[in-house]
Amino acid sequence: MGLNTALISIDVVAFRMADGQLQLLTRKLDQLYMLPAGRIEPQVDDCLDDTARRQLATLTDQHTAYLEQVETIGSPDRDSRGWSMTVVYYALMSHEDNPWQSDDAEWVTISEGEPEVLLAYDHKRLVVQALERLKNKIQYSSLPVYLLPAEFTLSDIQKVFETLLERAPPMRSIRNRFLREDLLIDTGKLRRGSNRPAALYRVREQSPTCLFDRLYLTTQ
Amino acid sequence: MGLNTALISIDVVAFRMADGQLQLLTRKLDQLYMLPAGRIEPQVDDCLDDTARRQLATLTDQHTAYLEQVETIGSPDRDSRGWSMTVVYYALMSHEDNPWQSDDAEWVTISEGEPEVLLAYDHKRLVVQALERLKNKIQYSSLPVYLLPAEFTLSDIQKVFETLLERAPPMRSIRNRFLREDLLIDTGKLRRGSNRPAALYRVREQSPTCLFDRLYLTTQ
DNA sequence: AAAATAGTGTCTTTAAGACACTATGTA
DNA sequence: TACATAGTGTCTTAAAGACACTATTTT
Repeated sequence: MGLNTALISIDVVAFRMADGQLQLLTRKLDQLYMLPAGRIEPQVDDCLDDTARRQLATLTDQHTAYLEQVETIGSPDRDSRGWSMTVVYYALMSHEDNPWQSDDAEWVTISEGEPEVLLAYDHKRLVVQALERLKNKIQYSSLPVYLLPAEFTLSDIQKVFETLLERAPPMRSIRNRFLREDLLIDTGKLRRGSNRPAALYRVREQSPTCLFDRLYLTTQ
Repeated sequence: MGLNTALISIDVVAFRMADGQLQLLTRKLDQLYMLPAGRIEPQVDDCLDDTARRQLATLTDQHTAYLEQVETIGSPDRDSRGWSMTVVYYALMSHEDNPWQSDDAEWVTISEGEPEVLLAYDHKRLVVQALERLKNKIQYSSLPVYLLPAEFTLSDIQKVFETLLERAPPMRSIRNRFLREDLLIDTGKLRRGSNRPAALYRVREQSPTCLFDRLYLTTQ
């Protein structure tokens, strides 16, 4: 006797930042945009995280810097075939230049809290829920760094806040918080522009996601 | 086509405080202690919360003051019949004197973070996970009040911390935090003992769970 | 009066916020 | 030199923590 997974799916809301915009990974099939989603494969998956990562892997081989379960929802109305349930995940990755991507993969911009295209099924709702969690959690954790490339400046962290919340804590506060713990390593390199160069940092290897003991007030 | 729920269960970790101890609601069958758990009933349940509440209702008619999903786990090893998954909830209720209780319902004391009896299956692990979440969340929310009776004193809140974390924030801090927002109402009544009477408060009707913007430091 | 717990006053500490200031690059 | 952005110094603010003090009851 096995698990009938017909009406259980694992849906993944994968975010990245590109050109100061928040984007969402979708699969586009016949003009229909949907989240990467699928069923548990008992032969392959050892846990639900595995299933989630497998969904992402069908669309891109980009590294998922952070993966977290949001919530499991179930109801009689989600699917016309009857009661169905979904385990919703969100994933954070950085914008890489030339990762492999499936032909039907498409990054959709999120503006003002909503994806710019119509999503199939109740996927918009799942995105909104995941985004809610993300917007909340960046305010007391090191999550912002998982939306950035391997090397980044402290202003990049500030930009993550601006993009997601429309306002950011002052640089003073970001610097104090992120440089206090030894969470980041100064690479010694600089990013140059038409101004004073900025120090490039990277996350210390194997440093776990850091949880701070306060929220920023300026972003409330 | 319906949902085969054979290997999906909803498990509930229900906590209460009794005599300064944290207790866990179990079902005892043939000397075996287990969590209230069961399957989705598509005809009856409109969402997973409904399923969770239904599990509790089979054991007691006590009011569940707070219910929250912890995590959904799945793996090939949990059940000898194959891949199975569980949506884990935790519930908070107050210790009432004479609620209806099923014959097989039994409240088990949790000491030093573990239930005092052996639990069936992987239920001990689920309890530990739920407790982890609870211990964390009381430090930045109004959750402690949901483990207390309808009317309680501010020292009762402190006792919740002591019971769950072995240390508590100073009364000064608890008073400042819980009385700042208008979360509590002074009932005007007093609890008398062999000492100065303490003011009894109750939670303002329909006041949502309150999230504060800092953690206590003394409980870290 | 003694014991016990409730509750206040007030100073310290910590980390965030405001904001002016300096630093270092490019055009 | 003007500009733009990076980064610092330092004072203020908000809420927690420490701790001594007062308050109110029972025995």
